[in-house]
Amino acid sequence: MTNHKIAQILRNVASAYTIKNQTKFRFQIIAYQRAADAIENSTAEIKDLTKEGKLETLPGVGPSIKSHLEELIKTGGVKHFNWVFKDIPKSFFFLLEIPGFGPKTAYKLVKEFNLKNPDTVISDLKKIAEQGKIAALEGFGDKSQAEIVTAIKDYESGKGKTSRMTLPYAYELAQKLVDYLKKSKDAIEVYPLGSLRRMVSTIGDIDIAVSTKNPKEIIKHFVSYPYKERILEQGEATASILLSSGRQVDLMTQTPESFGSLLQHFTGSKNHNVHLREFALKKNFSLSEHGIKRKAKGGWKTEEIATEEKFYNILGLKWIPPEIREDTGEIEASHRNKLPTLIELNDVKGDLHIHSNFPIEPSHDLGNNSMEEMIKKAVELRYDYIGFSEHNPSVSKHTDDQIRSILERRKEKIEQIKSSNKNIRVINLLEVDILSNGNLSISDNVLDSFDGILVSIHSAFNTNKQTMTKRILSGLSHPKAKILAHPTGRLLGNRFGYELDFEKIFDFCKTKNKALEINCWPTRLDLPDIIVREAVKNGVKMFINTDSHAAWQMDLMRYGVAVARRGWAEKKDILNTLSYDDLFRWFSK
DNA sequence: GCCGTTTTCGGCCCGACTGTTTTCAGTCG
Repeated sequence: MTNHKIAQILRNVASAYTIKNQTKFRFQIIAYQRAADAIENSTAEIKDLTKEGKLETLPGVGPSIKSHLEELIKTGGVKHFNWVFKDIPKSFFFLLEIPGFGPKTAYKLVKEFNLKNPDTVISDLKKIAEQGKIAALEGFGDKSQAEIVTAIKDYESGKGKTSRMTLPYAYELAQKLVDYLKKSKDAIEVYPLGSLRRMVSTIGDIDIAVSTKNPKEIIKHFVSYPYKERILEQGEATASILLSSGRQVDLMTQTPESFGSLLQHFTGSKNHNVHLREFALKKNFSLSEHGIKRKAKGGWKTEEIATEEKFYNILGLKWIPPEIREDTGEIEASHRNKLPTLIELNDVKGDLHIHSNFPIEPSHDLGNNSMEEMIKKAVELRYDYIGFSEHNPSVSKHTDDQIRSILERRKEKIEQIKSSNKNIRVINLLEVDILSNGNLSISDNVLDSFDGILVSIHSAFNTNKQTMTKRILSGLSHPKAKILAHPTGRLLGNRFGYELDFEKIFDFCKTKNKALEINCWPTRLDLPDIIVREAVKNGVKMFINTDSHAAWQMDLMRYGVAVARRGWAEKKDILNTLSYDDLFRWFSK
């Protein structure tokens, strides 16, 4: 059962409570919604957290929801939920999937028109709306009836259900909108915020904030964006549009004097903001995107906040980096002045997962650029060192002697490159497959000439946790094996990673001087941020590598750094922040 | 149902927008 599915079930519980008795269950409704948010946003699978007994680490999951989740994972159902869902037609929950339908609207329509069939409820309702039968109901009218038809049509055509974007894609999309908005003379500052600013590994929709003294003009300009499909909302200070691609873009405006409050509000996460506002309330402050209200004699007094730093400082907090605003302890850490000094892109001194086009005749893909071209790019990035780590030569197509001969030629090439490039150090590495039996795909004796090797899984993913963990530890135990590349094997939007016993892997890395990779490839971003955080807590060292197959891809480093930051990693946790000499010493250990 | 500068009891974020309404309910983020 996926996190998305589990979150949906919890939201259904909240919706069912709303129908049963909104007043009586008011706080249960909030609690279930909050837990659903946390589960939807969690990069760890609930299934795994349940097995590991770590469900309580999710904000909003307490003893009661925890035991319900355990029951759900174990048996596929929950007795208590069945009681909450009793007497509510299944079709009700199907209607909730349509944007704009909340529990009140959905239930009223299901009851009024006796829509009991979950398979046809949506098309049935569309017909009823098209026949003009809804406008007559109390609380509805012509406009809401037309909106129902539009929403269902959007839903049926798959709009809004498009899968989440990779970070670079979302960045490009946001940049186009930022450039467009900046064309308005009334735009003072324009920033993409929301999950994009927090650098979440996948992005749902685009949020943009504009600082302006003339919000009306900005809104007018925004809703005239040439690539919009239609306007979803348009008010005095905010607006939303749907792009032809099915992506939603939300815009918020604020005056320059209060822009700090908007930056804070619109960056989120939602759970971070809720927690921050509860924290503030106890200090007699009330927070919003407009500023900070202070309890004073004769009511509340609002103060405008121009910068985000000031916003946090007034609450007695240090500014919190956007990447860790997920309500996982950052507010408490800030309050105790115990925030981590997160690693920065500038701390990175080299990239050790680089595939050049050297004709190594590999089992997997070869790079597109020469070693010289990759080095040129590394120099541009002001790196101190670069590590070449092509895949090992294909084993099925070569004899041992042929492999040895290819690798010798490659070593000569690297030696030649070393002597002609004095301004950057070159490290001789190789990416080697770990076979399903735990052996490395090429034999021991040819590995001696390398400074180190990266090991990784590229086949036989479908195996259980114990077997895969054993397989990986077996591969990593080779004395030259120093880095486990893209450790979970996940491909975002495509396949889940294989399950691993990370406690064992962490132990092994620490005692045997091995490291885990944070792979920057946009659909990998592997290790996932939540596991990075566990690694940091356990004192396990990591590399951030781009896995570049072309020179331009070395720019993807910032996405891996973002993953590290989201995992609360500091410079000391990441080995490719070391000087060349220190790094080489680590490789020799 | 969750959770903690003080609180293991007694609180629980805040506001924009829309549509159907003469003052508000529902939804969303």
